[in-house]
Amino acid sequence: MATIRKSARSTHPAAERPHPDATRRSQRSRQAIYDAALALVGEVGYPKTTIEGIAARAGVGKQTIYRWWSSKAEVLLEAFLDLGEQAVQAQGQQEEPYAIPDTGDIAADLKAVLRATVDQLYDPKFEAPSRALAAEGLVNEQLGREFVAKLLEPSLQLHVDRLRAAQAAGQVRPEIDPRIALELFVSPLAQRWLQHTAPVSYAYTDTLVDYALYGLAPR
Amino acid sequence: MATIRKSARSTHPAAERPHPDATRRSQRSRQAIYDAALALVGEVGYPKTTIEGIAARAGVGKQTIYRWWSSKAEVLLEAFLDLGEQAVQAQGQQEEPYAIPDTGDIAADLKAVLRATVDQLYDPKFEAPSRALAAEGLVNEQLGREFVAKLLEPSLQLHVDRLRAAQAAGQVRPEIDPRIALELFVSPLAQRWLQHTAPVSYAYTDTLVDYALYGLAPR
Amino acid sequence: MATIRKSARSTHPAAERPHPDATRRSQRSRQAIYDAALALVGEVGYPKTTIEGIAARAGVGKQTIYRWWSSKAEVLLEAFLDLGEQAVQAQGQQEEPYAIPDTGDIAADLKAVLRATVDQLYDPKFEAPSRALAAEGLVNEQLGREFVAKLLEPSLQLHVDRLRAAQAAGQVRPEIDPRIALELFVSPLAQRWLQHTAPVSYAYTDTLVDYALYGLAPR
Amino acid sequence: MATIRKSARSTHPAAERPHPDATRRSQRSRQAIYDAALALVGEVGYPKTTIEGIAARAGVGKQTIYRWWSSKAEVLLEAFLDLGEQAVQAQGQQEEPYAIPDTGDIAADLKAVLRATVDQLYDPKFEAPSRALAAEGLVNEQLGREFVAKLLEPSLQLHVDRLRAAQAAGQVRPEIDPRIALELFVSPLAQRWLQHTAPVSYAYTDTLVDYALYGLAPR
DNA sequence: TCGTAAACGAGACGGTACGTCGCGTCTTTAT
DNA sequence: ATAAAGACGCGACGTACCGTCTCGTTTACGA
Repeated sequence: MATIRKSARSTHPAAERPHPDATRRSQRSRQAIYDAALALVGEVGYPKTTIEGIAARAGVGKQTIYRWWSSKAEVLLEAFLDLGEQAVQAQGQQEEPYAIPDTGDIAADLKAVLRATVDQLYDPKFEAPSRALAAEGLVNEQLGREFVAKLLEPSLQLHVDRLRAAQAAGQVRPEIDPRIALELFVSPLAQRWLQHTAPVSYAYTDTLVDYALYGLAPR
Repeated sequence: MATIRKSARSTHPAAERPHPDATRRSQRSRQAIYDAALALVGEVGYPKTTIEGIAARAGVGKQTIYRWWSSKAEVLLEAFLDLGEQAVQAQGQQEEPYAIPDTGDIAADLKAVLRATVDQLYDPKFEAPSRALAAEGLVNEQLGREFVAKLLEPSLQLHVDRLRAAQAAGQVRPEIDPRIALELFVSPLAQRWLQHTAPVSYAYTDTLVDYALYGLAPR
Repeated sequence: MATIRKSARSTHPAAERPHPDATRRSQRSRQAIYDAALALVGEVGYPKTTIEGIAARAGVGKQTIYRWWSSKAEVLLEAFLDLGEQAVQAQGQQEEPYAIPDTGDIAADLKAVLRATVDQLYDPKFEAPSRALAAEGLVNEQLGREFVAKLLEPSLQLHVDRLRAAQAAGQVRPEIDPRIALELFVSPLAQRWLQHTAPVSYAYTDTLVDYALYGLAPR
Repeated sequence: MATIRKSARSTHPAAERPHPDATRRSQRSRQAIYDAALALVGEVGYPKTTIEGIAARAGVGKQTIYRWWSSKAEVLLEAFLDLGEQAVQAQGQQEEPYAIPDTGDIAADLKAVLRATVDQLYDPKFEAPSRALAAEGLVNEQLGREFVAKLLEPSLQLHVDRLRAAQAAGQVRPEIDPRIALELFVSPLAQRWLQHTAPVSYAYTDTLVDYALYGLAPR
């Protein structure tokens, strides 16, 4: 089940890019490529990570990479997604893999989630590849959209869900659009982290939640 | 006069990087390099813009580029800054080149500024180089900080100023930190534009201002 | 019958290279490979003829080629030999397929044979593969010996035979070694053709025969 | 003088192939490439000699080879020609570098020259590159003609000269065409060596001269 | 006013990586 | 068991740029 669903998910449907026969694909090579890509990005950085280097480290021919991916960014994106899937599988098979806790106190819940997000953003395993992918996405719109759809939006959707619950509980005004609302606290954090515009601390994220919930104008 | 002042301003002080005699520098070449860099980024995109290409297009030896800059990102950053300066000079010699209008209505003023920002973000002359520089900055921290300091912060400071004025006028709570507050509406816009996470419209930016000022929680 | 004899003849005995069961070999594939190899050498030249290309054109798996031959030169050599056999079979079933005519006039007979040889050398069907095989043979001694033994020597032997007959008829000195003698007119032609050292004409080959028979020194 | 003439000779005139500025060419790299090419052909054989290998062994970028030559065959041809020139220069600056001796006895002189030729053909330094170039020339007509014009014909011309002297001395019939006549003894030797059609010995080349001078027919 | 030292254009050079092609091996599915 | 199909590890191809390094040639300064 889980296995089947996974292989169905992570194997590219033939429609996406014209692939050779995916059923004969070497899973050993694929995993080795993922590992090598993530390791190299972590060790030498994205710009110095080369397809040739990935192939060499994975013990794989270059053509095996070019056969299944169209750029090193695509490789890294899939490797990173795979990493996430494996992390999920490793920590148990809960039905709802990720969700924002709902203690009834929207402010507290959001602050907790943002603090966890900060931790993740500065986790070395996570930081190098996600910065690299984000950077590539800025300039390569196709990849950018893939990055957003596969990595960013699923996580943002959790915020939407929690905000809707808060609306139902009367803690957020009903006319508020949750998809926009979440950006009030998520985007500032994202920008500080991505662009180093200013330091990030728990105090900062807590403040963001407060400002967003209660606004800037006198009440 | 203008020429002299300009060259004094935008030439790096000798301390920053060990330069040859800057007084003998060819302004013709410098300008040709700026023009070529901006043109190429616009025409073929940042990744396909090469130093060799810039040199060829500018009719300049490669060494002339390597003598004065350390990477194509540095070239583009200076070229882009220079473009801004020239735009400023072209539109007149006002003392305070940029400032957010203060009509007394903070909401209206912010909405107007954000709408203007949207227009600028999607101006083709502006978009390609600034995306490219932003992308490079994500992965290259040194350049990222330069990008933020020279391009982003000056513009954010204007928001800080306007918010302080609003605080003085009692339209924004006094305990609010303006440097954080501005991110409530600026960062969401920046993220949507940079990462294509969602479309950007005047309605959207107006909404951002409203949410930010009055918060999400019932009043 | 014919088929069986043929396959027995042109299939390598198991001792030469360790073959799989030759009795189960697909004659369809074999012929398709021969046709493809000859066609490709004629169309794109020997260096651009590849095993992959032959397999694709023959509608055959690469392994089917590697199973039965050890190099593209071997394939071509066999294909070329097969072509010769088919030509022989096509033009009738005489017992002695080739022999130099013996009209009693050794000079006339040799001139006639050399003219026929010239025609064959510049026959497009013949030229491309035999040049290619000769070239490969220069550098690959094993193949060179095979080429000589299977293609060149049988034809030279006919000259030996005819020269011996001329010796019996008193038209050639008895102490002459026919195997060396034939080279006086065959090798110059071969070299002009192979190495483009000079043009080849009937007048030229006639002259060769005259010079060879009567020598350079005054009589 | 000698130096000037040499550099004028071995630098390609701009007409031959569209070269970059030949005056700025690195003679160090050129010589290193020649040395590497000849060494590799001798050590691993022509087919396993690669441009990449030559570049690596010469301590040179691949582009430096591609800038000045169009194929490994061209490199080897020039290297081989250069080797010859250096050999000539090394053994003294005689005006007439090569000529067939003229003792008055044409048979003896030709036998001596052919014996020397045999020695040269089986000299390891000479054999590998010249076989390789000959082989390439069979299949690549352009290179073949270059090979013939630059290496073969000059040497054949010496035979023409000696035969003309013999004609003047009445040792060769006046109506004989020396350019054809020389092939009677040169081509058979060439073919035996190139194609391994039969072994080569001094006795064999002596016989060739005798047969060629006095013919096959009874006198 | 004229050297003269710099910056300059041009581009050759040693390299690295690119993306492609073909090799020879191996595995899978079908006949 | 042979065959078609083709994925795989591998190595070389020929190209594009990198950043460094000469080369003359301007060019602007200070003697």
